[in-house]
Amino acid sequence: MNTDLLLKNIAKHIQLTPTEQAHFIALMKPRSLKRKEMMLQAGEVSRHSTFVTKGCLRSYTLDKNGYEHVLAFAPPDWWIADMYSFISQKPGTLYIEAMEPTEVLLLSKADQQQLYGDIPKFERFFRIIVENAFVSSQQRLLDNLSLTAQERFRIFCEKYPSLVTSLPRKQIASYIGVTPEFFSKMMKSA
Amino acid sequence: MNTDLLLKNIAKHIQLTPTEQAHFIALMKPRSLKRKEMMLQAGEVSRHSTFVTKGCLRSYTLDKNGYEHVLAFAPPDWWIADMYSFISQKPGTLYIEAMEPTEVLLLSKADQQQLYGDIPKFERFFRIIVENAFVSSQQRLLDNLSLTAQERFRIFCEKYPSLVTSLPRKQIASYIGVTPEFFSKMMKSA
DNA sequence: CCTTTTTCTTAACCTAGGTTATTTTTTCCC
DNA sequence: GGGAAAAAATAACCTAGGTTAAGAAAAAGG
Repeated sequence: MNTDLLLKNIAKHIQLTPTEQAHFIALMKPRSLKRKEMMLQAGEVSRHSTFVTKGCLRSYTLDKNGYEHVLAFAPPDWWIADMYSFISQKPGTLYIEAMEPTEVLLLSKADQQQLYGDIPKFERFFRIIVENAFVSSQQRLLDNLSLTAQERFRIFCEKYPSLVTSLPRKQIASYIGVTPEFFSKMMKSA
Repeated sequence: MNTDLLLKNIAKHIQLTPTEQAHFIALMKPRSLKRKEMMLQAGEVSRHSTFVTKGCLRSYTLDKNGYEHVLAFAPPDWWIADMYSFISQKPGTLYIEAMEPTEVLLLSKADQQQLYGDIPKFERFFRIIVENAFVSSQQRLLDNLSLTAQERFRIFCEKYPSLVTSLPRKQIASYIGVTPEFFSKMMKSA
């Protein structure tokens, strides 16, 4: 169970005592996923915050024509959830799937809430995490409104250099909002 | 100074004692804006969280062709900021403008930080606010990736019924991601 | 190492939405 | 209330990106 990565991730924003670290780590439950294994399906309630230690997850929706739209990738050192479902505890709309053999650490909703009360620093930690996620989401929205597919791809390359080489192109195409066919056309002419 | 609306906004997520309420209210500075007056320009540092009590603000960017892209509307009872600039205290990319005579209450970055330490409930409050904003932003992103302009407009109407009638159509067009000309064409055929 | 599945490419054709330009309507504000 | 400014409508034409279909290349996984 790779808790080093997790503790370093936390230490970027808050400082924990050894006791607090131990208490926190005791709450995290490890899980391994095979390639293509689903962590969460649309219609289910998201009951955990998920921290990735190895491999890669992706979250996506299915539209009414059955096409997938990638919302997020989660390589090691990232947190992921169906945030809507997690905070409301109602059935969500996202699928979360392992793109390769993946290892995660899970924190249950109940334990996370408890942690907020017991150690307020964790409320700060997750506030900061969500603030950053919100800023990224807004920036991506503006990029989708104002840039061409070509430019969005360039930004993707800058932001996730390691994913560009390791992920199937069709997944990147979906993330930046074009079809694999158009993505292919675009790559030829650039 | 309309602090009732603000206190009710806060009370949706946390419970404050009368003393805490008074302490908090003392930190809020009122400001009035005329129609078209700018609260924030791209390149400036966003130094406050802004709560709208009357009128309406909008945030937008300018792209390299000089076109505006509306990121958010803030009618009464909403919080708004250039979140990137506010959390990093670096120059931002957003313009925030009053669409009509508007009244706001400002909370400085320093006071907000102080408040997190003094009354941890406020850290909870802003965590929850940002979580909800993040969920909305992600949903809007997915809508932009998977729906037609027509469908995005329908969703806008459901979500902001009061804005549909009060805002200029070109602003709504910008928010849903189309030109005013196309918006006009779309409205004729529907 | 071989078979199955998935991914990638190509190409012809199509469409949602953009661009440019002009006119009409509405709103602002003195 | 009236002149200026902003918003809205219309129309002809344009293009980024989508669709369909089919074959080629690459991985996955036994």
